[in-house]
Amino acid sequence: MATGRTHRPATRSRGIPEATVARLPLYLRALTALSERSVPTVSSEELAAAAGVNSAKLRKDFSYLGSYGTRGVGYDVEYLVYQISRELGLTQDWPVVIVGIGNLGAALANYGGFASRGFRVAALIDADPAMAGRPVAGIPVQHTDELEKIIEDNGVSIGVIATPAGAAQQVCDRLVAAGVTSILNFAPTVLSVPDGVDVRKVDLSIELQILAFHEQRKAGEEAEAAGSDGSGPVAAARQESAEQGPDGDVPAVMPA
Amino acid sequence: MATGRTHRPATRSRGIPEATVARLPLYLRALTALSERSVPTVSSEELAAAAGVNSAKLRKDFSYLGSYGTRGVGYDVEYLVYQISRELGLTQDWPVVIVGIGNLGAALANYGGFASRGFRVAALIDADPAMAGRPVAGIPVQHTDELEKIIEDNGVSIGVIATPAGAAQQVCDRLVAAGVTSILNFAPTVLSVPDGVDVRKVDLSIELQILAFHEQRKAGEEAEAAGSDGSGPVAAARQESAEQGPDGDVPAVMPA
DNA sequence: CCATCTTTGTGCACGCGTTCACAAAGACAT
DNA sequence: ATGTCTTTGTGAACGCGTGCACAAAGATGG
Repeated sequence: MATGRTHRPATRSRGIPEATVARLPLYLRALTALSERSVPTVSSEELAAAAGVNSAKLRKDFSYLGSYGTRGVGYDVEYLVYQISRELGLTQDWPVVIVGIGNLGAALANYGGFASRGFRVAALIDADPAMAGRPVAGIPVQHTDELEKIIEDNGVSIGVIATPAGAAQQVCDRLVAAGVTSILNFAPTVLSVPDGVDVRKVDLSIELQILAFHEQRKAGEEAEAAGSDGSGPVAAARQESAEQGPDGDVPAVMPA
Repeated sequence: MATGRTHRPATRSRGIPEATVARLPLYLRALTALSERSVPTVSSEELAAAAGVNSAKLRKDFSYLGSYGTRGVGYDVEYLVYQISRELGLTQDWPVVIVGIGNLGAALANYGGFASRGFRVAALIDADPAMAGRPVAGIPVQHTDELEKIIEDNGVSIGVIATPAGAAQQVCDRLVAAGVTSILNFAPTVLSVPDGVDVRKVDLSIELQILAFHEQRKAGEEAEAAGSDGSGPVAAARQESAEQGPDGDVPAVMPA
């Protein structure tokens, strides 16, 4: 998983553990695929394999939602799709705004995954006046000045931030002030929000760095197993890469 | 954090807990910002606030790297930047390939966060012959047929998959066969890989669904606290959103 | 109606991660 | 040199998440 988490710690929402909630979309995806192939029932073992998790974990996850399985048979695919959808709140319509229509914001606007499953892109917002009115993914971009009005008129409670890092906190504050209570943040910054507001973070740079760590470790172990020179390949340079460019800003939108 | 995780469970790599590794990039970012402002030292309390974590946790995290602090003073910013960079393997060059140059792939190619910190986009690969040769972010797109050769010639060990879901596993298999051992997956699928290969997942759709869950819960609690009508606002429809389009495919690349 | 077989639901134990709280260590002033 | 004050580094307790292993439940066949 490539993601950070800025959540109220350990809030077992209505008895459903956070870890379980995070897996429900995974199960739902696998179940939807089965549903399309008209598979009527599925065992915990099969479904777990499809979702890439342990079958006992899956059964325990489902037990938090209630007892929807039949012993000796398995789970009814259609019924489970419905139950999970309902639990996740996907049976209702969620208007979403995307702020910051640079490369990434535009890609998100075009992303099919948003449209499906109850999420609807209600508006695209950018600080660049030149962008205003220009359609992206068939939706005209609106100027930041309209942000509050857009949020209120459309009853938006979920906002996506795809601005450069410098603008993210400002945008976040305005979104929250206007009534947004859930934020998906793609900007490489730590956002601070009042209690009651959820923030989830997607940070490409961080994911790569984590991979690099493990990659380096693999290379080190390998060399150690082979040559076994005390210093290993991790001797490299000493104090030479101190300075580095500013943090990877998202494409370009809004003045900081 | 918006990210899934497909990791070998609880592998404490060289004594450094996985949870700590995931926070190191966060600390590094905060430290880099301090470094640019020429701040010489920082206390665990200050740095923890900047990174949005508990100060005790931060100190324990650093203790896994060694004792780099001075009691009564704090941590030397420059030194810590260097130590963390080295630990994460960012003092060396990591060539990366991006496979699937649709909207998302193109946005990733343009993303500044890749270029900084030792990551270099070595090649862009797409299955569409019409894309071949066309430059994206200044780099010419190459055809999938060249994949193996590109990986080997450039010594690539990290691959980014931004193809539609249907093509992801195939691409993954080819990357792994060619020598890639770390994968960042943006396609909405569970990838299966042999032992020794790390996969990190970034799934926009899943992040939104998790937000929706909490959003729904907030709305439910609110209504319960106010009106307290047994059914609440979560009565809605019953069994009507069973069918749904196929899963949100990433833009478009490669035939499935 | 009974026996057998499959699969769920869960009690239990274990380990990781987080946090508190404090002793040790060093800076700094006198 | 000594005392005070700040801040680190960590011991210990707690809670969450995971996975094993098994009993209960129900289907299925005779």
